[in-house]
Amino acid sequence: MEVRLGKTDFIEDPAAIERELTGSWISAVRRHGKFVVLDLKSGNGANESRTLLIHLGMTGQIRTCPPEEPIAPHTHVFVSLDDGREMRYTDIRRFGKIRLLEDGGPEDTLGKLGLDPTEVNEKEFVARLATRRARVKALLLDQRVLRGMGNIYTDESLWRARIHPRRLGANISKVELHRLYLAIRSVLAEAIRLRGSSISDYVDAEGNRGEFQLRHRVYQREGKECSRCRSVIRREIVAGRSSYFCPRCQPQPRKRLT
DNA sequence: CTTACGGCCTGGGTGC
DNA sequence: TGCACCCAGGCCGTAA
Repeated sequence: MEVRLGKTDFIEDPAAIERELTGSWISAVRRHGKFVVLDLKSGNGANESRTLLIHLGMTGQIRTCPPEEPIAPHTHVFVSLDDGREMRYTDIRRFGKIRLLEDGGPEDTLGKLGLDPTEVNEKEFVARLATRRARVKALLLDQRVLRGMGNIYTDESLWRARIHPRRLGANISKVELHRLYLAIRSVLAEAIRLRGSSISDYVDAEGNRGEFQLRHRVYQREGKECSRCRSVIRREIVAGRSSYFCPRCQPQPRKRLT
């Protein structure tokens, strides 16, 4: 691989990226929570393990294309691959992050993350929430509790499970937690199958838009009817985030905490 | 320790 | 035409 960089203020150590990627191979591409993980193998046969972490933030895109393809605005990383294609990182807002982990270095970024919601079993899931007095919305967004959930899938899951985002973890019944567990798994499975939610400009590595936004029941649907009960969808700030919910399907917790 | 909250980063969209 | 403002996700500092 060969690397060219544009703006680098979202890259932890740009010099290290240039140095370590050049001449290396990508031996695997994985996902860990919201991180795209590229496992690197050096071309000279040395055996040190280096890993490239890419967080797309809100507007980050990783694409591969022929090198002669016109360069989209806000493209800041160009990697020439040995098969002739070019891998490009584009990020309008630069809320994304790129970081190189060297050889067993401090693995704090990934090590602090919670369980993968697509793999966690119900018992572990319940244990993670039922002992907490924070709002369920904050807990689901907390990457140390579960890794990978963002605002969209949190709201959609809470709607499916009929749980108000302001409920406290410890106040949610086992029956409700069971519903939430199933809701999260079904929402994520469906969203992955439909290649994600293209609200503004999200695309996958081939440039395809996702289609899960067509299935959103609450997210960005303030003022529209709930498809289950016809009440009007509301938006409130919960845990510092816009939160969309149905006030009838997802009843307010008794205690008012504003 | 846990929880809540405000501020910061950036730039497209919106509304005046 | 210009411009102030909002908002997004993650993270950090601070306070209770």
